[in-house]
Amino acid sequence: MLQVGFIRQNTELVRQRLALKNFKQPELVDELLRWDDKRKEYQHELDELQAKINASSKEIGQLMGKGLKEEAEKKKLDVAEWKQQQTPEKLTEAEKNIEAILYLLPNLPSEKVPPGKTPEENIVVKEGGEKPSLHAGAVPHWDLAKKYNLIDFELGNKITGSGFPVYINKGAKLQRSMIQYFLDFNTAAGYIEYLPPFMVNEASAYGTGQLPDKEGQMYHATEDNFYLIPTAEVPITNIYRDTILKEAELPVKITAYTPCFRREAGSYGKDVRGLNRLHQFDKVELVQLVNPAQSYDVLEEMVAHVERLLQSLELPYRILKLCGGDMGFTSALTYDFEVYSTAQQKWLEVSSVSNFETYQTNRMKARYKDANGKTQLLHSLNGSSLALPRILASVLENNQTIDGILLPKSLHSYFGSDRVV
RNA sequence: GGAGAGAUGGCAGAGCGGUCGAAUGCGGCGGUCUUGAAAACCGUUGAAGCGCAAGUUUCCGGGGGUUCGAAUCCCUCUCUCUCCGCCA
Repeated sequence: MLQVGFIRQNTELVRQRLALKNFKQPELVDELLRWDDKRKEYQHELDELQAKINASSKEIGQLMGKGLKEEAEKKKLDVAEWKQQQTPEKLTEAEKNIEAILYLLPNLPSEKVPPGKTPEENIVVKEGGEKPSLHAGAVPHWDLAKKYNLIDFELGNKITGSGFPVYINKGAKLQRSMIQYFLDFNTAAGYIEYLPPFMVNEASAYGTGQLPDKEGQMYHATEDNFYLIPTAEVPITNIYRDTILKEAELPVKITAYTPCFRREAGSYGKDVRGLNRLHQFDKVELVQLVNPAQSYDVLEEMVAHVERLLQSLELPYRILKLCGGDMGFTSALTYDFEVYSTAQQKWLEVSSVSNFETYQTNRMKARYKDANGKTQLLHSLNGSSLALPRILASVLENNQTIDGILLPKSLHSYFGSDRVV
């Protein structure tokens, strides 16, 4: 979350940036500062009172030690009176209100973020790869999946519900092959592989910003108060919650494969066909924790990394820089990657790479000691490399032939063949 | 799931309800010594809020309570360990 001190010193800037993100409650900024003023005032009052009480308590102890019981009793009366004056409730109220507002304020978009409110206003930064020209009668992946028995959506409906596909035979193997390939690709670039828990506690969900903003979007195991992770970002970024790193330990680079679970409440009907939108899907994620001075260079580096991975899959892709209104709550700058699904004739988002600056690390208290020995917040970044279902969909669709499905070279050795079927 | 033990500073580990933000050891940092290193010795070494500063407040797993005063007593939650049961 944002830091009150920063908001106080850069109030106008904060207002402008929130507007760029299409934030609807700008009055919260003033409200926050008012509560912070009160907080300081109450804190000061309480400190002084408490100092008096502490001093007297010490004296009482000494008087008792000398056997001066009556004087001690007198002091006790003083203390009792001061305690009446204490109003810690007011301080607690101010602190609670400050926290509540901070949770409502999204991250500020960086100065590089283009203005805009809708996805149409995102900027296409780059296009690459070639859209294949498919044979007449080319079909979407859900038809291919059925024809070659790669994925069974109906079976998933039976076992669990819609949005939980069952991968079968070559379909299952291709999924596994790609996970393996993506992880190898990432570790070759210096990322350390982790296999984290797929459920997290409340503190972790708050740490990366899923709570309270996306409460209804996660599956919640209420008995134990655990959440199924919507992305590996949550468990692996939280590895460094409440941690102070040495500067020499930076940058921290982590990659992890996990399934991801999303309720996708409210998104029924549209774009949910086949693998386009699921409640459970596989993803390989990248996370970096870095020195703030380098975070935007690192962001570009991560974008380049994901781009190379897409290129190696020989898919037509484009890179978007998201406008203020389309960015996530916690992000300061986001690039989205989309691949072109030729059979569906539309772009599918397969990766999102973001710099969160200190928004997550402030919540998580993920810090480092700088050259002067001062403790500072790190910058956190993450990106998908990659989300599996839509990659699988476009690999199937873009490589279909009349009598089978071919594979890009990079997957041959992983899959053990140059074609799916 | 049942029974018991525990949670203290980077780690280990003390701590009669008052002078404890906390002994001691290790580790870290600085220094003396040394050609250099090791050893030895000396010093230093948690976090956060307010304040120009002096200073002051808070933090001994989380929350609540008793008390003039709590790391120390009580309640509660969470977690860890040991034994038993169950089990991949």
